[in-house]
Amino acid sequence: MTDTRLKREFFDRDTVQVAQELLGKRLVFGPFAGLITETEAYVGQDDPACHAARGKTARNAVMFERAGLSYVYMIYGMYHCLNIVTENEGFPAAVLIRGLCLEKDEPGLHLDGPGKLCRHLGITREDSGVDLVTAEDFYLEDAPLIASFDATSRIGIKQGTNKLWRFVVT
DNA sequence: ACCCCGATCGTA
DNA sequence: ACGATCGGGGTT
Repeated sequence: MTDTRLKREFFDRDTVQVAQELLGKRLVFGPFAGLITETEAYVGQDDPACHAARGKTARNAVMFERAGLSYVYMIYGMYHCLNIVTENEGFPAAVLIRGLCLEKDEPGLHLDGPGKLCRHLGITREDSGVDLVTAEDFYLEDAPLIASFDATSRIGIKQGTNKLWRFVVT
Protein backbone atom coordinates (compact mmCIF):
# COMPACT_ATOMS: atom_id res chain seq x y z
CA MET A 1 0.00 0.00 0.00
CA THR A 2 1.46 3.33 -1.03
CA ASP A 3 0.13 6.84 -1.50
CA THR A 4 0.50 6.52 -5.25
CA ARG A 5 -1.93 3.64 -5.48
CA LEU A 6 -4.78 4.26 -7.92
CA LYS A 7 -8.09 4.89 -6.15
CA ARG A 8 -11.64 3.89 -6.95
CA GLU A 9 -12.29 7.15 -8.78
CA PHE A 10 -9.63 6.33 -11.37
CA PHE A 11 -11.50 3.21 -12.46
CA ASP A 12 -15.03 4.54 -11.95
CA ARG A 13 -15.03 6.47 -15.24
CA ASP A 14 -15.47 6.03 -18.99
CA THR A 15 -13.82 2.71 -19.91
CA VAL A 16 -12.06 3.93 -23.05
CA GLN A 17 -10.59 6.80 -21.04
CA VAL A 18 -9.40 4.42 -18.33
CA ALA A 19 -7.92 2.03 -20.92
CA GLN A 20 -5.87 4.88 -22.40
CA GLU A 21 -4.73 6.22 -19.04
CA LEU A 22 -3.75 2.78 -17.75
CA LEU A 23 -0.90 2.80 -20.28
CA GLY A 24 2.31 3.33 -18.33
CA LYS A 25 0.71 2.67 -14.95
CA ARG A 26 2.40 0.16 -12.64
CA LEU A 27 0.76 -3.20 -11.98
CA VAL A 28 1.89 -4.98 -8.83
CA PHE A 29 1.09 -8.66 -8.27
CA GLY A 30 2.97 -10.39 -5.47
CA PRO A 31 6.70 -10.17 -6.21
CA PHE A 32 6.07 -8.84 -9.72
CA ALA A 33 5.80 -5.21 -10.80
CA GLY A 34 5.68 -3.79 -14.31
CA LEU A 35 4.40 -1.01 -16.51
CA ILE A 36 1.32 -1.58 -18.64
CA THR A 37 2.06 -1.33 -22.37
CA GLU A 38 -1.17 -2.47 -24.01
CA THR A 39 -4.87 -2.42 -23.10
CA GLU A 40 -8.31 -2.96 -24.59
CA ALA A 41 -11.71 -1.56 -23.57
CA TYR A 42 -14.86 -3.72 -23.33
CA VAL A 43 -17.89 -1.56 -22.76
CA GLY A 44 -21.36 -2.64 -21.70
CA GLN A 45 -24.26 -4.52 -23.20
CA ASP A 46 -24.11 -2.67 -26.53
CA ASP A 47 -20.54 -3.82 -27.23
CA PRO A 48 -20.93 -7.21 -29.00
CA ALA A 49 -17.35 -8.20 -28.08
CA CYS A 50 -17.98 -7.63 -24.36
CA HIS A 51 -18.55 -10.76 -22.28
CA ALA A 52 -21.62 -9.07 -20.81
CA ALA A 53 -23.19 -8.35 -24.20
CA ARG A 54 -25.88 -10.94 -23.51
CA GLY A 55 -26.46 -10.03 -19.90
CA LYS A 56 -25.16 -11.25 -16.57
CA THR A 57 -23.92 -14.83 -16.22
CA ALA A 58 -21.90 -16.68 -13.60
CA ARG A 59 -18.69 -15.94 -15.48
CA ASN A 60 -19.12 -12.22 -16.14
CA ALA A 61 -20.94 -11.26 -12.92
CA VAL A 62 -17.92 -9.41 -11.55
CA MET A 63 -18.05 -7.03 -14.52
CA PHE A 64 -21.30 -5.68 -13.05
CA GLU A 65 -19.68 -4.90 -9.71
CA ARG A 66 -17.90 -1.77 -8.54
CA ALA A 67 -14.94 -0.36 -10.44
CA GLY A 68 -11.47 -1.46 -9.38
CA LEU A 69 -12.16 -5.18 -9.06
CA SER A 70 -10.12 -7.74 -11.00
CA TYR A 71 -11.93 -9.87 -13.57
CA VAL A 72 -9.98 -12.96 -14.61
CA TYR A 73 -11.40 -15.55 -16.98
CA MET A 74 -10.06 -18.64 -18.74
CA ILE A 75 -9.83 -18.68 -22.53
CA TYR A 76 -9.15 -21.50 -25.00
CA GLY A 77 -9.11 -23.92 -22.10
CA MET A 78 -5.51 -23.04 -21.35
CA TYR A 79 -4.94 -19.31 -20.85
CA HIS A 80 -6.15 -16.69 -18.43
CA CYS A 81 -6.84 -13.01 -19.13
CA LEU A 82 -6.69 -10.17 -16.59
CA ASN A 83 -9.16 -7.28 -16.67
CA ILE A 84 -9.89 -4.33 -14.41
CA VAL A 85 -13.59 -3.55 -13.89
CA THR A 86 -14.60 0.03 -14.75
CA GLU A 87 -17.58 2.42 -14.55
CA ASN A 88 -20.59 2.50 -12.25
CA GLU A 89 -21.74 -0.54 -10.35
CA GLY A 90 -24.38 -2.27 -12.48
CA PHE A 91 -22.77 -1.19 -15.77
CA PRO A 92 -20.66 -4.10 -17.09
CA ALA A 93 -17.34 -2.91 -18.46
CA ALA A 94 -13.64 -3.63 -18.04
CA VAL A 95 -10.15 -3.03 -19.39
CA LEU A 96 -8.17 -6.04 -20.61
CA ILE A 97 -4.47 -5.86 -19.70
CA ARG A 98 -2.60 -7.17 -22.77
CA GLY A 99 0.99 -6.10 -22.23
CA LEU A 100 3.38 -5.55 -19.32
CA CYS A 101 7.03 -4.52 -19.18
CA LEU A 102 8.48 -5.93 -15.96
CA GLU A 103 10.47 -3.70 -13.61
CA LYS A 104 10.70 -6.08 -10.71
CA ASP A 105 11.66 -9.74 -10.55
CA GLU A 106 12.83 -9.85 -14.17
CA PRO A 107 13.49 -6.23 -15.24
CA GLY A 108 13.04 -5.52 -18.91
CA LEU A 109 11.10 -8.67 -19.73
CA HIS A 110 8.20 -7.67 -21.96
CA LEU A 111 5.11 -9.80 -21.58
CA ASP A 112 3.20 -9.19 -24.80
CA GLY A 113 -0.18 -10.88 -24.85
CA PRO A 114 -2.81 -11.35 -22.14
CA GLY A 115 -2.35 -15.12 -21.95
CA LYS A 116 1.43 -14.95 -21.64
CA LEU A 117 1.10 -12.18 -19.06
CA CYS A 118 -1.14 -14.21 -16.76
CA ARG A 119 0.82 -17.41 -17.29
CA HIS A 120 4.07 -15.69 -16.31
CA LEU A 121 2.70 -13.94 -13.22
CA GLY A 122 0.64 -16.95 -12.18
CA ILE A 123 -2.70 -15.13 -12.36
CA THR A 124 -5.72 -17.47 -12.45
CA ARG A 125 -9.46 -17.32 -11.81
CA GLU A 126 -8.56 -17.56 -8.13
CA ASP A 127 -7.45 -13.95 -8.51
CA SER A 128 -10.77 -12.78 -9.95
CA GLY A 129 -13.03 -10.49 -7.93
CA VAL A 130 -10.14 -9.03 -5.92
CA ASP A 131 -10.54 -5.36 -4.98
CA LEU A 132 -7.38 -3.77 -6.40
CA VAL A 133 -8.11 -0.57 -4.47
CA THR A 134 -7.68 -2.30 -1.11
CA ALA A 135 -5.87 -5.64 -1.64
CA GLU A 136 -2.46 -6.13 -0.01
CA ASP A 137 -0.32 -7.40 -2.86
CA PHE A 138 -2.42 -6.90 -5.99
CA TYR A 139 -2.91 -3.28 -7.04
CA LEU A 140 -2.08 -0.45 -9.44
CA GLU A 141 0.22 2.51 -8.85
CA ASP A 142 0.18 5.88 -10.53
CA ALA A 143 2.94 6.71 -13.00
CA PRO A 144 3.48 9.44 -15.59
CA LEU A 145 0.73 9.67 -18.20
CA ILE A 146 1.70 8.29 -21.59
CA ALA A 147 0.35 10.49 -24.38
CA SER A 148 2.00 8.60 -27.23
CA PHE A 149 -0.01 5.51 -28.16
CA ASP A 150 -1.70 3.85 -31.11
CA ALA A 151 -5.42 3.03 -31.23
CA THR A 152 -6.37 -0.06 -33.25
CA SER A 153 -9.14 -2.61 -33.56
CA ARG A 154 -9.28 -5.16 -30.75
CA ILE A 155 -7.52 -8.50 -31.18
CA GLY A 156 -9.15 -11.91 -31.51
CA ILE A 157 -12.79 -10.82 -31.69
CA LYS A 158 -15.32 -11.43 -34.46
CA GLN A 159 -17.80 -8.69 -33.66
CA GLY A 160 -17.16 -5.11 -32.67
CA THR A 161 -14.04 -4.83 -34.82
CA ASN A 162 -15.15 -1.37 -35.95
CA LYS A 163 -14.28 0.14 -32.57
CA LEU A 164 -10.65 1.25 -32.20
CA TRP A 165 -10.46 0.29 -28.54
CA ARG A 166 -7.02 -1.33 -28.38
CA PHE A 167 -4.30 0.95 -27.12
CA VAL A 168 -0.58 0.31 -27.48
CA VAL A 169 2.34 2.38 -26.17
CA THR A 170 4.42 3.54 -29.11
C1' DA B 1 -25.21 -33.67 -18.71
C1' DC B 2 -23.02 -32.16 -22.65
C1' DC B 3 -21.61 -29.75 -26.68
C1' DC B 4 -19.24 -25.96 -28.82
C1' DC B 5 -16.28 -22.33 -29.08
C1' DG B 6 -13.18 -18.76 -27.75
C1' DA B 7 -10.81 -10.98 -25.49
C1' DT B 8 -4.60 -17.00 -27.51
C1' DC B 9 -0.17 -18.63 -28.81
C1' DG B 10 3.37 -20.55 -31.48
C1' DT B 11 4.88 -22.03 -35.69
C1' DA B 12 4.67 -21.87 -40.88
C1' DA C 1 -2.06 -17.41 -42.16
C1' DC C 2 -3.55 -21.28 -39.52
C1' DG C 3 -4.14 -25.18 -36.53
C1' DA C 4 -3.64 -27.17 -31.74
C1' DT C 5 -5.94 -27.36 -27.60
C1' DC C 6 -9.46 -28.13 -23.77
C1' DG C 7 -11.89 -26.14 -19.74
C1' DG C 8 -16.08 -24.63 -18.63
C1' DG C 9 -19.86 -21.40 -19.70
C1' DG C 10 -24.32 -21.54 -21.54
C1' DT C 11 -27.88 -24.02 -22.95
C1' DT C 12 -30.25 -28.76 -23.15
